[in-house]
Amino acid sequence: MDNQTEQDRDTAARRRLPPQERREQIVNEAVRFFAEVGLEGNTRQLAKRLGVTQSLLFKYFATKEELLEAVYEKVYLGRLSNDWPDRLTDRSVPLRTRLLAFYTEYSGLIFEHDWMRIFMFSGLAGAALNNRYLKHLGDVILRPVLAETAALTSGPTQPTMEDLWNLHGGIVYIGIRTHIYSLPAPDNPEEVIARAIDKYLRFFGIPDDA
Amino acid sequence: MDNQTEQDRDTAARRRLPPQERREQIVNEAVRFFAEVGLEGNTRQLAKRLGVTQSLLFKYFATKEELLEAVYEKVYLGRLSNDWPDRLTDRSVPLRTRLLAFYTEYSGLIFEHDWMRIFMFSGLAGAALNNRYLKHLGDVILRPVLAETAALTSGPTQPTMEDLWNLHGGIVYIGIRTHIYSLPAPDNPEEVIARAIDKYLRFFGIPDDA
DNA sequence: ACTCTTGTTGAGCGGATGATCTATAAAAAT
DNA sequence: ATTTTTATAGATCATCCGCTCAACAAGAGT
Repeated sequence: MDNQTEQDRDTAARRRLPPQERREQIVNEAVRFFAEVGLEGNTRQLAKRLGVTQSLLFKYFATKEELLEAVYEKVYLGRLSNDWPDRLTDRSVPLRTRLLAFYTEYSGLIFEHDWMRIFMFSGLAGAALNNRYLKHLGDVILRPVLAETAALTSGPTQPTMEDLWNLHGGIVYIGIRTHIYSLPAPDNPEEVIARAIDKYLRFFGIPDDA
Repeated sequence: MDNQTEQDRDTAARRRLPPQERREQIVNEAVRFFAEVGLEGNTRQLAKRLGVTQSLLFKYFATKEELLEAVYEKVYLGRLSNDWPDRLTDRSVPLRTRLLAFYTEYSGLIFEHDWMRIFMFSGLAGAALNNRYLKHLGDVILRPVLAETAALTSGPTQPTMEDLWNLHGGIVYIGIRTHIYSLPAPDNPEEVIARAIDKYLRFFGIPDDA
Protein backbone atom coordinates (compact mmCIF):
# COMPACT_ATOMS: atom_id res chain seq x y z
CA MET A 1 0.00 0.00 0.00
CA ASP A 2 2.76 2.42 0.79
CA ASN A 3 5.31 0.79 -1.46
CA GLN A 4 3.89 2.47 -4.53
CA THR A 5 6.28 3.33 -7.31
CA GLU A 6 8.18 6.58 -7.22
CA GLN A 7 6.68 7.85 -10.44
CA ASP A 8 3.08 8.13 -9.37
CA ARG A 9 3.72 9.35 -5.86
CA ASP A 10 2.92 12.99 -5.41
CA THR A 11 5.53 13.46 -2.72
CA ALA A 12 8.34 11.78 -4.60
CA ALA A 13 11.43 10.70 -2.73
CA ARG A 14 14.30 13.14 -2.79
CA ARG A 15 16.35 12.29 -5.84
CA ARG A 16 19.83 13.69 -6.03
CA LEU A 17 20.91 14.31 -9.62
CA PRO A 18 24.21 15.47 -11.05
CA PRO A 19 23.87 19.24 -11.52
CA GLN A 20 24.25 19.20 -15.27
CA GLU A 21 21.54 16.60 -15.62
CA ARG A 22 19.16 18.41 -13.30
CA ARG A 23 19.77 21.69 -15.04
CA GLU A 24 18.96 20.17 -18.38
CA GLN A 25 15.83 18.59 -16.97
CA ILE A 26 14.70 21.94 -15.64
CA VAL A 27 15.31 23.76 -18.91
CA ASN A 28 13.51 21.08 -20.89
CA GLU A 29 10.43 21.28 -18.75
CA ALA A 30 10.66 25.06 -18.63
CA VAL A 31 10.49 25.18 -22.41
CA ARG A 32 7.30 23.14 -22.42
CA PHE A 33 5.86 25.05 -19.49
CA PHE A 34 6.49 28.59 -20.71
CA ALA A 35 5.42 27.67 -24.22
CA GLU A 36 2.10 26.66 -22.77
CA VAL A 37 1.31 29.37 -20.24
CA GLY A 38 3.52 32.21 -21.44
CA LEU A 39 6.70 33.75 -20.13
CA GLU A 40 4.92 35.04 -17.03
CA GLY A 41 4.13 31.55 -15.82
CA ASN A 42 5.20 31.24 -12.22
CA THR A 43 8.09 29.26 -10.87
CA ARG A 44 6.06 27.32 -8.30
CA GLN A 45 3.90 25.75 -10.97
CA LEU A 46 6.96 24.89 -13.01
CA ALA A 47 8.60 23.30 -9.97
CA LYS A 48 5.48 21.29 -9.32
CA ARG A 49 5.56 19.90 -12.84
CA LEU A 50 9.16 18.94 -12.27
CA GLY A 51 8.30 17.23 -9.00
CA VAL A 52 10.79 19.47 -7.26
CA THR A 53 10.75 22.38 -4.84
CA GLN A 54 10.53 25.88 -6.15
CA SER A 55 13.61 26.94 -4.26
CA LEU A 56 15.64 24.38 -6.15
CA LEU A 57 15.16 26.32 -9.36
CA PHE A 58 17.02 29.22 -7.83
CA LYS A 59 20.02 27.04 -7.12
CA TYR A 60 20.41 26.56 -10.84
CA PHE A 61 19.29 29.98 -12.02
CA ALA A 62 19.88 33.07 -9.93
CA THR A 63 16.76 34.75 -11.26
CA LYS A 64 13.75 33.80 -13.30
CA GLU A 65 15.09 36.01 -16.07
CA GLU A 66 18.19 33.85 -16.18
CA LEU A 67 16.06 30.73 -16.52
CA LEU A 68 14.15 32.35 -19.34
CA GLU A 69 17.36 33.12 -21.15
CA ALA A 70 18.34 29.47 -20.86
CA VAL A 71 14.95 28.66 -22.37
CA TYR A 72 15.53 31.08 -25.23
CA GLU A 73 18.94 29.64 -25.88
CA LYS A 74 17.65 26.10 -25.86
CA VAL A 75 14.86 26.97 -28.24
CA TYR A 76 16.61 29.35 -30.61
CA LEU A 77 19.95 27.65 -30.85
CA GLY A 78 20.66 25.34 -33.74
CA ARG A 79 17.35 26.04 -35.39
CA LEU A 80 19.05 27.52 -38.44
CA SER A 81 21.72 25.07 -39.56
CA ASN A 82 24.58 27.10 -40.99
CA ASP A 83 25.13 24.97 -44.07
CA TRP A 84 22.00 26.43 -45.62
CA PRO A 85 23.66 29.43 -47.24
CA ASP A 86 25.84 27.03 -49.19
CA ARG A 87 23.11 24.60 -50.04
CA LEU A 88 20.77 27.38 -51.13
CA THR A 89 23.35 28.79 -53.51
CA ASP A 90 24.46 25.48 -55.01
CA ARG A 91 23.60 26.09 -58.64
CA SER A 92 24.16 22.49 -59.64
CA VAL A 93 20.71 21.92 -58.16
CA PRO A 94 17.55 23.58 -59.54
CA LEU A 95 16.44 26.55 -57.42
CA ARG A 96 13.04 25.01 -56.91
CA THR A 97 14.62 21.89 -55.47
CA ARG A 98 16.81 23.93 -53.18
CA LEU A 99 13.90 25.99 -51.89
CA LEU A 100 11.81 22.90 -51.45
CA ALA A 101 14.55 21.21 -49.50
CA PHE A 102 15.05 24.20 -47.27
CA TYR A 103 11.44 24.88 -46.47
CA THR A 104 10.43 21.28 -45.90
CA GLU A 105 13.34 20.80 -43.53
CA TYR A 106 12.90 24.19 -41.89
CA SER A 107 9.16 23.79 -41.45
CA GLY A 108 9.78 20.37 -39.96
CA LEU A 109 11.95 22.10 -37.38
CA ILE A 110 9.74 25.05 -36.54
CA PHE A 111 6.17 23.85 -37.03
CA GLU A 112 6.27 22.64 -33.51
CA HIS A 113 4.18 23.79 -30.59
CA ASP A 114 6.91 24.85 -28.19
CA TRP A 115 9.08 26.66 -30.70
CA MET A 116 6.24 28.53 -32.36
CA ARG A 117 4.83 29.81 -29.11
CA ILE A 118 8.06 30.71 -27.38
CA PHE A 119 9.20 32.46 -30.52
CA MET A 120 6.01 34.50 -30.51
CA PHE A 121 6.03 35.15 -26.76
CA SER A 122 9.62 36.33 -26.87
CA GLY A 123 8.92 38.41 -29.96
CA LEU A 124 6.08 40.19 -28.22
CA ALA A 125 8.26 40.71 -25.17
CA GLY A 126 10.86 42.35 -27.38
CA ALA A 127 13.56 39.80 -26.63
CA ALA A 128 16.84 40.69 -28.29
CA LEU A 129 17.38 37.11 -29.44
CA ASN A 130 14.17 37.16 -31.43
CA ASN A 131 15.10 40.23 -33.38
CA ARG A 132 18.61 38.98 -33.93
CA TYR A 133 17.32 35.63 -35.18
CA LEU A 134 15.08 37.24 -37.79
CA LYS A 135 17.77 39.61 -38.99
CA HIS A 136 20.07 36.61 -39.25
CA LEU A 137 17.45 34.69 -41.21
CA GLY A 138 17.09 37.60 -43.59
CA ASP A 139 20.84 37.81 -44.09
CA VAL A 140 21.83 34.16 -44.46
CA ILE A 141 18.69 32.70 -46.04
CA LEU A 142 16.48 35.24 -47.72
CA ARG A 143 19.14 37.51 -49.17
CA PRO A 144 21.05 34.66 -50.84
CA VAL A 145 17.81 33.29 -52.24
CA LEU A 146 17.04 36.76 -53.56
CA ALA A 147 20.34 36.74 -55.42
CA GLU A 148 19.67 33.25 -56.78
CA THR A 149 16.24 34.30 -57.95
CA ALA A 150 17.48 37.51 -59.53
CA ALA A 151 20.08 35.53 -61.48
CA LEU A 152 17.36 33.37 -62.99
CA THR A 153 14.65 35.96 -63.50
CA SER A 154 13.59 36.22 -67.12
CA GLY A 155 10.70 38.71 -67.07
CA PRO A 156 10.92 42.46 -66.48
CA THR A 157 10.00 42.43 -62.78
CA GLN A 158 12.97 41.95 -60.49
CA PRO A 159 12.54 40.21 -57.15
CA THR A 160 13.00 42.21 -53.96
CA MET A 161 13.53 41.29 -50.34
CA GLU A 162 9.86 41.96 -49.80
CA ASP A 163 9.04 39.13 -52.18
CA LEU A 164 11.11 36.83 -50.06
CA TRP A 165 9.55 37.94 -46.81
CA ASN A 166 6.23 37.36 -48.50
CA LEU A 167 7.20 33.83 -49.47
CA HIS A 168 8.60 33.18 -46.03
CA GLY A 169 5.66 34.70 -44.21
CA GLY A 170 3.12 32.77 -46.21
CA ILE A 171 4.83 29.54 -45.24
CA VAL A 172 5.46 30.40 -41.60
CA TYR A 173 1.85 31.46 -41.26
CA ILE A 174 0.91 27.80 -41.51
CA GLY A 175 2.64 27.24 -38.20
CA ILE A 176 1.16 30.37 -36.68
CA ARG A 177 -2.34 29.28 -37.62
CA THR A 178 -1.99 25.86 -36.12
CA HIS A 179 0.06 26.49 -32.99
CA ILE A 180 -0.91 29.99 -31.96
CA TYR A 181 -4.43 30.41 -33.29
CA SER A 182 -5.38 26.75 -32.75
CA LEU A 183 -6.80 26.38 -36.22
CA PRO A 184 -6.72 22.99 -37.97
CA ALA A 185 -3.43 22.23 -39.69
CA PRO A 186 -3.36 21.42 -43.40
CA ASP A 187 -3.28 17.69 -44.13
CA ASN A 188 0.06 17.85 -45.94
CA PRO A 189 2.07 20.98 -45.25
CA GLU A 190 4.76 19.95 -47.72
CA GLU A 191 2.35 20.21 -50.61
CA VAL A 192 1.18 23.60 -49.43
CA ILE A 193 4.78 24.72 -49.15
CA ALA A 194 5.54 23.44 -52.64
CA ARG A 195 2.70 25.49 -54.05
CA ALA A 196 3.86 28.60 -52.22
CA ILE A 197 7.29 28.16 -53.73
CA ASP A 198 5.83 27.58 -57.17
CA LYS A 199 3.77 30.76 -56.97
CA TYR A 200 6.94 32.62 -56.13
CA LEU A 201 9.05 31.08 -58.88
CA ARG A 202 6.41 31.31 -61.54
CA PHE A 203 5.91 35.00 -60.83
CA PHE A 204 9.48 35.63 -61.85
CA GLY A 205 9.26 33.27 -64.79
CA ILE A 206 11.65 30.71 -63.36
CA PRO A 207 11.11 27.15 -64.67
CA ASP A 208 11.12 24.20 -62.29
CA ASP A 209 14.43 22.88 -63.55
CA ALA A 210 16.36 26.16 -63.57
CA MET B 1 3.87 78.45 -7.93
CA ASP B 2 1.03 76.25 -6.84
CA ASN B 3 -1.38 77.39 -9.53
CA GLN B 4 0.16 75.10 -12.11
CA THR B 5 -2.12 73.63 -14.76
CA GLU B 6 -4.02 70.47 -14.05
CA GLN B 7 -2.38 68.56 -16.87
CA ASP B 8 1.18 68.53 -15.65
CA ARG B 9 0.40 68.04 -12.01
CA ASP B 10 1.24 64.59 -10.80
CA THR B 11 -1.43 64.59 -8.15
CA ALA B 12 -4.15 65.77 -10.47
CA ALA B 13 -7.30 67.24 -9.00
CA ARG B 14 -10.19 64.87 -8.69
CA ARG B 15 -12.12 65.10 -11.93
CA ARG B 16 -15.61 63.73 -11.97
CA LEU B 17 -16.65 62.42 -15.37
CA PRO B 18 -19.95 61.03 -16.64
CA PRO B 19 -19.69 57.24 -16.29
CA GLN B 20 -19.94 56.50 -19.99
CA GLU B 21 -17.17 58.92 -20.79
CA ARG B 22 -14.88 57.60 -18.06
CA ARG B 23 -15.53 54.04 -19.11
CA GLU B 24 -14.61 54.82 -22.67
CA GLN B 25 -11.49 56.60 -21.51
CA ILE B 26 -10.46 53.58 -19.47
CA VAL B 27 -11.02 51.12 -22.31
CA ASN B 28 -9.12 53.30 -24.76
CA GLU B 29 -6.10 53.53 -22.52
CA ALA B 30 -6.40 49.85 -21.60
CA VAL B 31 -6.14 48.92 -25.28
CA ARG B 32 -2.92 50.86 -25.63
CA PHE B 33 -1.61 49.62 -22.31
CA PHE B 34 -2.26 45.91 -22.76
CA ALA B 35 -1.09 46.05 -26.36
CA GLU B 36 2.20 47.32 -25.06
CA VAL B 37 2.87 45.19 -22.00
CA GLY B 38 0.68 42.17 -22.61
CA LEU B 39 -2.58 40.99 -21.10
CA GLU B 40 -0.92 40.37 -17.76
CA GLY B 41 -0.08 44.01 -17.32
CA ASN B 42 -1.24 45.10 -13.89
CA THR B 43 -4.12 47.37 -13.12
CA ARG B 44 -2.13 49.71 -10.92
CA GLN B 45 0.11 50.70 -13.78
CA LEU B 46 -2.87 51.17 -16.06
CA ALA B 47 -4.55 53.36 -13.46
CA LYS B 48 -1.42 55.46 -13.14
CA ARG B 49 -1.37 56.05 -16.89
CA LEU B 50 -4.96 57.16 -16.65
CA GLY B 51 -4.15 59.50 -13.79
CA VAL B 52 -6.72 57.72 -11.69
CA THR B 53 -6.82 55.39 -8.72
CA GLN B 54 -6.62 51.68 -9.29
CA SER B 55 -9.75 51.07 -7.28
CA LEU B 56 -11.71 53.21 -9.71
CA LEU B 57 -11.18 50.64 -12.44
CA PHE B 58 -13.14 48.16 -10.39
CA LYS B 59 -16.11 50.49 -10.24
CA TYR B 60 -16.39 50.17 -14.00
CA PHE B 61 -15.32 46.57 -14.40
CA ALA B 62 -16.01 44.01 -11.72
CA THR B 63 -12.88 42.04 -12.57
CA LYS B 64 -9.81 42.51 -14.66
CA GLU B 65 -11.14 39.78 -16.94
CA GLU B 66 -14.19 41.90 -17.59
CA LEU B 67 -11.98 44.84 -18.53
CA LEU B 68 -10.03 42.62 -20.89
CA GLU B 69 -13.21 41.54 -22.58
CA ALA B 70 -14.12 45.16 -23.11
CA VAL B 71 -10.68 45.59 -24.65
CA TYR B 72 -11.22 42.61 -26.95
CA GLU B 73 -14.59 43.92 -27.99
CA LYS B 74 -13.23 47.37 -28.70
CA VAL B 75 -10.38 45.95 -30.73
CA TYR B 76 -12.09 43.11 -32.58
CA LEU B 77 -15.40 44.74 -33.31
CA GLY B 78 -16.00 46.30 -36.67
CA ARG B 79 -12.65 45.23 -38.01
CA LEU B 80 -14.29 43.12 -40.71
CA SER B 81 -16.90 45.25 -42.42
CA ASN B 82 -19.74 42.95 -43.46
CA ASP B 83 -20.17 44.33 -46.95
CA TRP B 84 -17.00 42.58 -48.05
CA PRO B 85 -18.61 39.29 -49.02
CA ASP B 86 -20.73 41.19 -51.52
CA ARG B 87 -17.96 43.39 -52.80
CA LEU B 88 -15.60 40.45 -53.18
CA THR B 89 -18.11 38.54 -55.29
CA ASP B 90 -19.16 41.44 -57.49
CA ARG B 91 -18.20 40.05 -60.88
CA SER B 92 -18.71 43.36 -62.65
CA VAL B 93 -15.30 44.23 -61.22
CA PRO B 94 -12.10 42.32 -62.10
CA LEU B 95 -11.07 39.89 -59.36
CA ARG B 96 -7.67 41.53 -59.08
CA THR B 97 -9.28 44.88 -58.41
CA ARG B 98 -11.54 43.36 -55.79
CA LEU B 99 -8.68 41.65 -54.00
CA LEU B 100 -6.58 44.77 -54.17
CA ALA B 101 -9.40 46.84 -52.73
CA PHE B 102 -9.98 44.40 -49.92
CA TYR B 103 -6.39 43.94 -48.86
CA THR B 104 -5.40 47.57 -49.07
CA GLU B 105 -8.37 48.54 -46.96
CA TYR B 106 -8.00 45.60 -44.61
CA SER B 107 -4.28 46.10 -44.13
CA GLY B 108 -4.93 49.77 -43.46
CA LEU B 109 -7.19 48.63 -40.63
CA ILE B 110 -5.02 45.94 -39.09
CA PHE B 111 -1.43 47.02 -39.71
CA GLU B 112 -1.63 48.96 -36.52
CA HIS B 113 0.37 48.47 -33.38
CA ASP B 114 -2.45 47.95 -30.88
CA TRP B 115 -4.54 45.63 -33.02
CA MET B 116 -1.67 43.44 -34.14
CA ARG B 117 -0.36 42.92 -30.65
CA ILE B 118 -3.66 42.41 -28.86
CA PHE B 119 -4.71 40.01 -31.58
CA MET B 120 -1.52 38.03 -31.03
CA PHE B 121 -1.67 38.20 -27.24
CA SER B 122 -5.26 37.02 -27.20
CA GLY B 123 -4.48 34.32 -29.73
CA LEU B 124 -1.71 32.97 -27.55
CA ALA B 125 -3.99 33.11 -24.54
CA GLY B 126 -6.54 31.03 -26.43
CA ALA B 127 -9.24 33.68 -26.34
CA ALA B 128 -12.48 32.47 -27.87
CA LEU B 129 -12.95 35.71 -29.78
CA ASN B 130 -9.67 35.22 -31.61
CA ASN B 131 -10.57 31.79 -32.86
CA ARG B 132 -14.05 32.91 -33.80
CA TYR B 133 -12.69 35.89 -35.71
CA LEU B 134 -10.39 33.75 -37.82
CA LYS B 135 -13.04 31.17 -38.57
CA HIS B 136 -15.32 34.04 -39.55
CA LEU B 137 -12.62 35.49 -41.78
CA GLY B 138 -12.21 32.13 -43.46
CA ASP B 139 -15.94 31.81 -44.03
CA VAL B 140 -16.88 35.29 -45.22
CA ILE B 141 -13.70 36.38 -46.97
CA LEU B 142 -11.44 33.54 -48.00
CA ARG B 143 -14.08 31.01 -49.00
CA PRO B 144 -15.93 33.42 -51.32
CA VAL B 145 -12.63 34.44 -52.88
CA LEU B 146 -11.83 30.77 -53.38
CA ALA B 147 -15.07 30.37 -55.31
CA GLU B 148 -14.35 33.47 -57.38
CA THR B 149 -10.89 32.21 -58.17
CA ALA B 150 -12.09 28.73 -59.05
CA ALA B 151 -14.62 30.22 -61.48
CA LEU B 152 -11.84 32.01 -63.34
CA THR B 153 -9.12 29.39 -63.18
CA SER B 154 -7.97 28.33 -66.61
CA GLY B 155 -5.08 25.93 -65.92
CA PRO B 156 -5.31 22.39 -64.53
CA THR B 157 -4.51 23.24 -60.89
CA GLN B 158 -7.54 24.20 -58.88
CA PRO B 159 -7.22 26.63 -55.96
CA THR B 160 -7.81 25.38 -52.44
CA MET B 161 -8.45 27.04 -49.12
CA GLU B 162 -4.79 26.55 -48.34
CA ASP B 163 -3.87 28.77 -51.26
CA LEU B 164 -6.01 31.48 -49.75
CA TRP B 165 -4.56 31.10 -46.30
CA ASN B 166 -1.17 31.32 -47.96
CA LEU B 167 -2.09 34.55 -49.71
CA HIS B 168 -3.61 35.92 -46.54
CA GLY B 169 -0.73 34.84 -44.32
CA GLY B 170 1.88 36.30 -46.61
CA ILE B 171 0.16 39.66 -46.44
CA VAL B 172 -0.61 39.61 -42.73
CA TYR B 173 2.98 38.66 -42.04
CA ILE B 174 3.95 42.19 -43.06
CA GLY B 175 2.11 43.45 -40.00
CA ILE B 176 3.54 40.74 -37.79
CA ARG B 177 7.07 41.60 -38.83
CA THR B 178 6.67 45.26 -38.12
CA HIS B 179 4.52 45.32 -35.00
CA ILE B 180 5.45 42.14 -33.21
CA TYR B 181 9.01 41.44 -34.28
CA SER B 182 9.95 45.14 -34.52
CA LEU B 183 11.49 44.76 -37.94
CA PRO B 184 11.47 47.68 -40.39
CA ALA B 185 8.23 48.03 -42.34
CA PRO B 186 8.28 48.01 -46.15
CA ASP B 187 8.25 51.49 -47.66
CA ASN B 188 4.98 50.95 -49.49
CA PRO B 189 2.93 48.01 -48.21
CA GLU B 190 0.33 48.47 -50.94
CA GLU B 191 2.83 47.62 -53.61
CA VAL B 192 3.95 44.55 -51.70
CA ILE B 193 0.34 43.52 -51.30
CA ALA B 194 -0.31 44.01 -55.00
CA ARG B 195 2.58 41.69 -55.85
CA ALA B 196 1.34 39.06 -53.43
CA ILE B 197 -2.04 39.14 -55.10
CA ASP B 198 -0.46 38.96 -58.55
CA LYS B 199 1.58 35.90 -57.57
CA TYR B 200 -1.62 34.27 -56.45
CA LEU B 201 -3.63 35.16 -59.54
CA ARG B 202 -0.90 34.36 -62.02
CA PHE B 203 -0.44 30.93 -60.49
CA PHE B 204 -3.99 30.07 -61.47
CA GLY B 205 -3.68 31.75 -64.85
CA ILE B 206 -6.09 34.54 -64.09
CA PRO B 207 -5.50 37.73 -66.12
CA ASP B 208 -5.58 41.14 -64.44
CA ASP B 209 -8.83 42.15 -66.07
CA ALA B 210 -10.78 38.95 -65.42
C1' DA C 1 -26.77 78.73 -0.95
C1' DC C 2 -28.10 74.18 0.09
C1' DT C 3 -28.92 69.27 -0.50
C1' DC C 4 -28.43 64.96 -2.74
C1' DT C 5 -26.38 61.77 -5.70
C1' DT C 6 -22.57 59.18 -6.93
C1' DG C 7 -17.90 59.34 -9.08
C1' DT C 8 -13.55 59.09 -6.84
C1' DT C 9 -10.07 58.41 -3.40
C1' DG C 10 -7.01 56.10 0.04
C1' DA C 11 -6.23 52.58 3.07
C1' DG C 12 -5.99 47.86 3.37
C1' DC C 13 -7.04 42.56 3.00
C1' DG C 14 -5.85 37.88 1.33
C1' DG C 15 -3.30 35.52 -1.59
C1' DA C 16 0.40 34.90 -4.92
C1' DT C 17 5.12 35.60 -6.51
C1' DG C 18 10.25 35.93 -6.89
C1' DA C 19 13.86 35.10 -4.02
C1' DT C 20 16.58 33.73 0.53
C1' DC C 21 18.25 30.90 4.29
C1' DT C 22 19.04 26.96 7.07
C1' DA C 23 18.50 22.17 8.03
C1' DT C 24 18.58 17.59 5.92
C1' DA C 25 19.96 13.60 3.43
C1' DA C 26 21.74 11.39 -0.85
C1' DA C 27 25.71 10.26 -3.10
C1' DA C 28 30.83 10.50 -3.49
C1' DA C 29 35.32 10.05 -1.19
C1' DT C 30 38.02 7.93 2.21
C1' DA D 1 31.76 1.94 7.66
C1' DT D 2 32.64 6.65 8.21
C1' DT D 3 33.30 11.16 6.67
C1' DT D 4 32.65 14.85 3.47
C1' DT D 5 30.33 17.27 0.05
C1' DT D 6 26.48 19.44 -1.79
C1' DA D 7 21.86 18.71 -4.00
C1' DT D 8 17.42 19.26 -2.15
C1' DA D 9 13.49 20.44 0.92
C1' DG D 10 10.88 23.44 3.91
C1' DA D 11 9.99 27.55 6.06
C1' DT D 12 9.94 32.35 5.39
C1' DC D 13 10.53 37.25 3.69
C1' DA D 14 9.33 41.37 0.99
C1' DT D 15 6.77 42.78 -2.48
C1' DC D 16 3.12 42.82 -5.74
C1' DC D 17 -1.42 41.70 -7.39
C1' DG D 18 -6.59 41.68 -7.86
C1' DC D 19 -10.11 43.37 -5.32
C1' DT D 20 -13.03 45.63 -1.31
C1' DC D 21 -14.87 49.25 1.53
C1' DA D 22 -15.69 53.28 4.06
C1' DA D 23 -15.07 58.15 3.60
C1' DC D 24 -14.93 62.22 0.70
C1' DA D 25 -16.14 65.71 -2.66
C1' DA D 26 -17.56 67.25 -7.53
C1' DG D 27 -21.30 68.30 -9.97
C1' DA D 28 -26.54 68.31 -10.75
C1' DG D 29 -31.02 69.67 -9.00
C1' DT D 30 -33.56 72.70 -6.13
